[in-house]
Amino acid sequence: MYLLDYMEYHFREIEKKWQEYWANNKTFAAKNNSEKPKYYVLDMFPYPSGAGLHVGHPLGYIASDIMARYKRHKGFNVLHPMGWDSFGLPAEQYAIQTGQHPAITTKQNIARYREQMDKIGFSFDWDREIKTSDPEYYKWTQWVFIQIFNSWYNKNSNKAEKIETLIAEFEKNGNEKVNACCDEDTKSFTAAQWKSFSEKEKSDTLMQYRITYLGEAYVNWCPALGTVLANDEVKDGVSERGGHPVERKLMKQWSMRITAYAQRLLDGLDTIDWTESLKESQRYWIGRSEGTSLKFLINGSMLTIEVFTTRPDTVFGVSFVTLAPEHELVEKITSQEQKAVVDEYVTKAKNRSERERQADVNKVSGVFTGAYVEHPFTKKLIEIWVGDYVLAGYGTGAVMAVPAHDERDFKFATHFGLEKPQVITPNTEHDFATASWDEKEGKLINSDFLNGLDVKAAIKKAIEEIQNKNLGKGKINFRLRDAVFGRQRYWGEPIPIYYKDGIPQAMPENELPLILPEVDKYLPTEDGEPPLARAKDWKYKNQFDYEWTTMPGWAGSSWYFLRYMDAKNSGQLVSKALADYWGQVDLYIGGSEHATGHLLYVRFWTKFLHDMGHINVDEPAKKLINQGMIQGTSEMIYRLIDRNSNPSQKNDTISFEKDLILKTIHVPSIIKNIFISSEVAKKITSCVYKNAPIEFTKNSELDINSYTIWLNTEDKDAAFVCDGGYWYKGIFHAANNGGGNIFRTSPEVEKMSKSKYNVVSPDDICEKFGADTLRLYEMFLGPLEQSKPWNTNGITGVSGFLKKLWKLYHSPFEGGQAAGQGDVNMSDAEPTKAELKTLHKTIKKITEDIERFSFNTSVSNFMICVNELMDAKCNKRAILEPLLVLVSPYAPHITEELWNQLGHKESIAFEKFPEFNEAYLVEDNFNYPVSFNGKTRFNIELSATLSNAEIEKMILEAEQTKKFLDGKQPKKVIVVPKKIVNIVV
RNA sequence: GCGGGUGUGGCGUAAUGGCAGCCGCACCAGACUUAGGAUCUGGCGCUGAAAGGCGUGGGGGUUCGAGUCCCUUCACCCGCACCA
Repeated sequence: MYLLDYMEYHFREIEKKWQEYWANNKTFAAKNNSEKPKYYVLDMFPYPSGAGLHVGHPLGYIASDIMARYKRHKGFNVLHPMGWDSFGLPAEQYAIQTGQHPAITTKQNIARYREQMDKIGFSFDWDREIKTSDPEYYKWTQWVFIQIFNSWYNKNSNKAEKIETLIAEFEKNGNEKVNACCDEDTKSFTAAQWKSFSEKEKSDTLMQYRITYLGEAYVNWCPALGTVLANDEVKDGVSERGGHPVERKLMKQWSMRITAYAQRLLDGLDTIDWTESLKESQRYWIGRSEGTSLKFLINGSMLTIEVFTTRPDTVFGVSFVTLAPEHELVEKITSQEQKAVVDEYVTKAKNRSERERQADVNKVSGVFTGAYVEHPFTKKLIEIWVGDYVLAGYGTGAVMAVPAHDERDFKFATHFGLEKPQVITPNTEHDFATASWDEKEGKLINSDFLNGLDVKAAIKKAIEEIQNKNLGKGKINFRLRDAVFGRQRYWGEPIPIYYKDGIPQAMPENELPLILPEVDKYLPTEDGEPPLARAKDWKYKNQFDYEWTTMPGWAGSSWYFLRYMDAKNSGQLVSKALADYWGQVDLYIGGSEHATGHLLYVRFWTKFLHDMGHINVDEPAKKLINQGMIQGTSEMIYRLIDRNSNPSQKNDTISFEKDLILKTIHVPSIIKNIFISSEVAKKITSCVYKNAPIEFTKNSELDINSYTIWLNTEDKDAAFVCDGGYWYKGIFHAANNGGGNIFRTSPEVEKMSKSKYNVVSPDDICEKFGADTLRLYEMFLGPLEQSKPWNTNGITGVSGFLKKLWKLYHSPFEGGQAAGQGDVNMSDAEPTKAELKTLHKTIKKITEDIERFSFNTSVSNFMICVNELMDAKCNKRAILEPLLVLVSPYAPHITEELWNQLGHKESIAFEKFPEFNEAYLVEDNFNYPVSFNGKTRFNIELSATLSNAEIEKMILEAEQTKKFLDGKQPKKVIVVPKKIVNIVV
């Protein structure tokens, strides 16, 4: 036993040793000055939750770490940092419940995450660690806010500019010539008027132009959380975190004019290598549509209703106009007779929660206002309706309804019996009685000057006419809304604004950070003000109230990739030199759930900072990969609901059919709680199931004893029915008609979560198999992007591979001798041709695999390589040293140890990655598969140097060929050198 | 409904248009062992005694040759959803 000890692979000691070595030597600290080319690989910012990491979290981190380590071997100066998105709702909710300051729980959670990450052996540069809740960090988040506050978007230069340039223009020319992204209701004024404005008026006017502004907007208000939420934080009408109902509410809020960047956010997508689905999500979210505005004069009034339409070609098919319930004209135009119904409808529609509204998408509702507009071309009178299918926030909040050519208008018209004039003849059969024709194809009819044109030409012509007659103009609309930025919460960055005479003022930059004050409770005040209103004596210069809302979770993460470049700079967000050196993130890895939140905001802020000249790049990440989600495998346990309610389970028995035989198990009726093994439960109707903790099951077999101990008191007195009897208090009572005593649970794939008792922690895997095994195994599970359930069934294969790798270096193969320390056994002899071929084949594959992020196939290739070298009893240093470098990005601990044992003093981390040499793969012969009509029949070994004609000749002369030709003449012979020969008969 | 993706052994998966199923798990047989959740050897798509036949969700096409390309259809997963 002792003699064999050198063969043992003691991963616990090895991993601890090298993790300490890397930390003590700062092995992975990125250099800010380097001759080497740079490579920046970043993981999406984790939020340190109280639950700790589960095995799904490291998947992306392992992939990015492999990339980081690989690039170091390839001679790059690698930036691979990690930090914490540490402001956020969960810590605050916990604080509200327990009174514990969120800073304390956050600190504990970060420590736990850090500890877990350290065990996996990531090559992060921890000197650059950042936390968004750290004043040293959020000072710069506040600084960016002030930059955005002090900017306006100039459509002429198509970028953000300093607000001073706008003020100068106002002083010179008023706003007549200003072409800016600003509020819709901005009034025009002259230079003289501007100069006569009061402070307040000037502030209010500028507010309509600032890129972050205080404005009234419909927001997603979540009463349960007591805060507003961004659109991407609302899913199916409820809050993404916690699932609380959300309603629309008009509130004064700090917002970000992200809509100014809509077109650039759209265009930028074509310049970055992100997944198509992610780009599509963003394109859809931005939602660009080209169309025209069109004014309808309200009959008997000077007012007009402006609509936005992408189908001006259908203007002669308009049969009514619909306003959103929130539309400001509704109140003004409603007739006396209709007032009561309209008021009722509007009130009801406004009060409906987002969820109700979404649930009723297919229910048609609306009311007639009693008012009419004139058709702009025919002058015919058209009814004005109110309908909640028209959204207040999109376009103008009003539509011209063309029931024959718009599905939604069709439904509305059908429901209320309104006319559906057809103006397009489709190019295929279509029944206008049952559905609208929405396709942009066909010929125009009944449309005056548009008659005979096809749709595309008609759209063009209609816009021309509308513009000629001054009825409206061509316009591009975006679905993207400005992002609400203020949160009525405590645990976030304070917004660096104070109010002087009701006028919001940005704090001077040199007074930042504005520290988050202490409060007595993390709840709103009695008056409904945000928690920060509770802070005692918290006033700017002791006299001016600060802004009481805080920034949303996405503020800190919208620019963090820049801070890692220069994490300790106290004078600047990032120095220009370092921002230029590190540039873009080369590889960004994270979950697809950030598609329309973080990933849109970070692009927005990056473009803004670029406009202001702080950085040179205008997209944060060149390449982005979404790692798949690792789901959990839950184990469900069945329980009999009420044994007396089911006729078949009476008289102390449980009966079910198995293999066509009715089986009966007697369980005394004194036992009330009965669990049923899954295969039995499936044959009984009266069962419910719940999650059993997975640690009590193995291959879906339940450890009844451990589970019983874990159960609460009442359930401890339970019977566990198997198909051959039942367990009760540790004793098995066999039924007399055979069957087994194994109690099974039923596996089910679902999200990994504490409440489902299916969480697997990486710590457990590291403890049992080691970090290198965890790393390899997570990669081995399948392609990185694919979602998959966690399942440890295959882990022994990977752990066996590492043992075998270890053994390869320690086996006393012939010709070897002790080398370096440990018991490695090496030979300096020339490697054989076969050994070199194995090595170079592997170099080629691994290089290709990493370059295309195919980490799962690498693991297979390592296995093949080690199997071959083991069979060859290879102990050549010239083979085994490069092999370690190949494996080291994947399994860094074992390779460091072996590298060290081979006598090297330095870490393996910066060893040159082996170069592939084609020469070693060249073979003298090739074993040609010979196929007939595409079907392989036999193989024949031929010299690799033969010409196609020679190959064809030799194949046709071969004995087997004659057999398969069976006397027939070959029509054609296809020879693909070193691939295949195909004979067509 | 729209958008994106995935369908290959018992399972996870692999295959620049060129011998489908590499590698691993599970399983079967054997060796070494007091023992095996250790290690090693061999087998393992389905069917068939064998020769062979059949096989990448279904149907069609391009090609000497298709898991791979094209069309069509079905199923499942993810995202979005009254955006005029």
